[in-house]
Amino acid sequence: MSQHEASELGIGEVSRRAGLRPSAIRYYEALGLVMPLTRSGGRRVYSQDAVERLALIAFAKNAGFSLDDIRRLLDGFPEDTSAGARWNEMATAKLADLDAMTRRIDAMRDSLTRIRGCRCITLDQCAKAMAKSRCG
Amino acid sequence: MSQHEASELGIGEVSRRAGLRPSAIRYYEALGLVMPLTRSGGRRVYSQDAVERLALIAFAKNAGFSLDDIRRLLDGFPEDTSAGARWNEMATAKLADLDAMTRRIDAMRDSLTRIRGCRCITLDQCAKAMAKSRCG
DNA sequence: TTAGGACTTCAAGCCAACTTGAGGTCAATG
DNA sequence: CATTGACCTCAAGTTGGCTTGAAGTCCTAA
Repeated sequence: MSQHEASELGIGEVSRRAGLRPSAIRYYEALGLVMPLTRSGGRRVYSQDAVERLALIAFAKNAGFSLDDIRRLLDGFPEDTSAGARWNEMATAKLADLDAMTRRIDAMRDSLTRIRGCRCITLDQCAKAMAKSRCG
Repeated sequence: MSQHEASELGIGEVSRRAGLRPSAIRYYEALGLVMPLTRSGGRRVYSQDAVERLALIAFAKNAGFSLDDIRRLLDGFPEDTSAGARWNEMATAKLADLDAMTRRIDAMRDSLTRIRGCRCITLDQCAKAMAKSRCG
């Protein structure tokens, strides 16, 4: 319906193909993550590349990167740095973060497993025990 | 210096004992999590119980509960529900949440481990591959 | 007497990642 | 010619857990 040449897409078409709301795409643009090819009468005109860039962003988000991380991935390296090297560095750092999260979650799991067997009648009893750092 | 009877504490003393800022204690009060015993000339007066209640809150936060969860722990059960039963129910639910988080983190780890070995020269190549849901 | 310190209230700010809403433009269509 | 629909911008709202700041009260010590 809308696009005449399949290679020039409006934000609506891009949003459909990428599975995002137009507002999200504009937001990413404000952060410098995706830029339209040009503007026509004020409207953003994209190429297929934008859809691919958005797929990259989706992948990265899904892998645990923040939008700020993604900005660094795209713009935070010397221009001649290969994609592979960028991913390697960023992913290695993120994996360390995940390990920390896992340790945090394991600690929570321990606390929860212990407290699940609590025999206190009142929470005040419980609280008193915690203040002396027993119980839990 | 400040408190005459050791059993009546000002917010400053409570904050020191609990390791929290007074503003956090006021915030918890606004949420209904800790109440002062009374007020004296507008000032909050607490008993030692408040310090213990704050230790309970700290424990629960540390175990992964939100302040809203903690409110439910304190007020969201029939009055005659034992502390043990409350913890059991809440902790069981939270453990399920943690399992979900762990699965999420494991999925991220997989993505990161795969992408770490990426051989693409440019991110655009990479993006193209992702759009076809290969690579990664 | 005055300065200090501890306390009070209430509103607003911070972070992330968007969404929502108001108000406006523009082209195609009936 | 008027309406629809897709788009535009910019400001403000959302959630959670607080912190910060302004402006005021009150007591005590020098």
